[in-house]
Amino acid sequence: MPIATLFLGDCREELRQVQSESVDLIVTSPPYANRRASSYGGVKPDAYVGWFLPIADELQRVLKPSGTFMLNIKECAVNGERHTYVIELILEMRKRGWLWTEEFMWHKKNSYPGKWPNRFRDSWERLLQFNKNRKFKMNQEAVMVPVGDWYENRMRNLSETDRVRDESKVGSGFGKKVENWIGRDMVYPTNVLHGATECNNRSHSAAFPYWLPEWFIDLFTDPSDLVLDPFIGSGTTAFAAIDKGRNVIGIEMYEPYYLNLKQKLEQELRLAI
Amino acid sequence: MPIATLFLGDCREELRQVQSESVDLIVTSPPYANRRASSYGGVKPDAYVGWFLPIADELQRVLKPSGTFMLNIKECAVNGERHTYVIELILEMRKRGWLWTEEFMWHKKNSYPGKWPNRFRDSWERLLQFNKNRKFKMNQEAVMVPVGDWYENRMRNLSETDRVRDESKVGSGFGKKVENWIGRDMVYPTNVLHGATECNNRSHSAAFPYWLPEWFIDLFTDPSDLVLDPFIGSGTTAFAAIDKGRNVIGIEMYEPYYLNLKQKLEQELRLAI
DNA sequence: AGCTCTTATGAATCATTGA
DNA sequence: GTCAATGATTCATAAGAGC
Repeated sequence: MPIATLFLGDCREELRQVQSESVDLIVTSPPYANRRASSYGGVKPDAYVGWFLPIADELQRVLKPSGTFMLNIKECAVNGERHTYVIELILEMRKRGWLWTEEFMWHKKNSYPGKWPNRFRDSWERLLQFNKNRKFKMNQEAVMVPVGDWYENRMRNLSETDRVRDESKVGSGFGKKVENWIGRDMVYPTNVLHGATECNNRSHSAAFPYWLPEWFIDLFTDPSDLVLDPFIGSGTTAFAAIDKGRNVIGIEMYEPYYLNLKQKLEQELRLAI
Repeated sequence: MPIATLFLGDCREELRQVQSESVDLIVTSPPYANRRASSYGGVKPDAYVGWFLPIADELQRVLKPSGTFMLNIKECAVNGERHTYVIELILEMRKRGWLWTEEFMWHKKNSYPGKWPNRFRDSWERLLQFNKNRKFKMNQEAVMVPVGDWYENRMRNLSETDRVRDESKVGSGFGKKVENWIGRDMVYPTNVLHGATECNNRSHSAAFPYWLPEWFIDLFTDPSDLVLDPFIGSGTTAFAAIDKGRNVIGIEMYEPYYLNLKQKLEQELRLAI
């Protein structure tokens, strides 16, 4: 039976109650700069790095050495330019010991239309992966995807060159051995995730679709592991974690969100008994 | 009749022959760190920013105030981490007066295969947009796309809140009136581009797929404008520019590429007379 | 002409071995 | 030790051949 723990308060404070090196996966979508002013006070772009770094430090303390921190973030446009707080944050976090392992891209296919004279609709967000060590827990098999349509045609008739390693002819150093693919119906994904944004949530503004934390929970944790979201909001991360049999800690400073989520969690966990 | 000008040599030198504020669009894909060692020497990741900045300075000189610089680039993985030279380059270029207007995303559907313990296949690249001024030439109508799945699915079920202007309930200030889009069959694109990489070029490893410079030429130039690619390589940018009735300047330091492109350009321009 | 099938190959990364 | 070269891993696309 998964355990869900909820804290009401600013995660800069509440994180102190979380034990050091106890968390397997942190996955969160913090308030973006200038957004959600009514509930989070609207961090100014120029102040964003200074605001986030103390939180990043605490997250580093509570994360297991084998753990992963997935940060969903995107810079806003300010005065006709993309702001630099996200890339500055990456550099600062590296100075403080984080490893910037990877940047996944989330392609939001149903972003709302809009028209500006100098830019198009912003249809992607960053999913920054940070780690404490070069070795970390990663269950790649848990997120495999069906092989593409090309496979069936490709495998129907294997040529002779397919059965041996076929070295590239132009010196790229790349070869293939198609025979390895026989019988395979699932392949590994790429670092581009696509899916729609959540667009039916009236009580919380954050567009963190369920499949997104779910995917990283599958990838970076085992059952009974501990997942943390310091900006839990409407609780998407919590429900994904519980559904997957993981324990979860959520922190929320905006009381209406906190109370709403607390009630829904109690209901879900009671029903599951 | 479009004019194509080719220079053989290092663009740090050859760019001096290009007149100040004469170029409407720079679109290029410089050699990535540690890549193309045989033809370009393989710039080391730690030396990349220092190598590129003098080039960026010259590009700033030759670009018109209304012009745009599109830089296709992606960081490599070094020692288990994404290297930071690209984001450092953005910060340094801003210090030197460039505006970082936008970051388009190129989703490469047929990325290199491979399997590693700590990451998936890298399937996207950055397309960084830099400008000299907040006002720049942009022909948004030239790149409109037919409505796709988003339109189909979104329009099928128009909710009541879609029919009236739905002032955001979370203070984001973003309202929407989806009904305005009914009946249109062309919409503006997003900042995510997708398409395959070239994978059939035998004489030299292909840089851009043709549609990529073509798209930015449509978007950021008018007929008879001047397009510059300081790393012209196999000449994709040149052919796209010529086909679109734009003039083009290309620089190439690797003589086999230069000679090959020169011959093909002469052929094409002669045939077109 | 238009379809199906065959084939080459593309900005890759990590572990290991050798200098 | 540091650094460089070598080997192993494996999708999806589009040109071209075949029918």
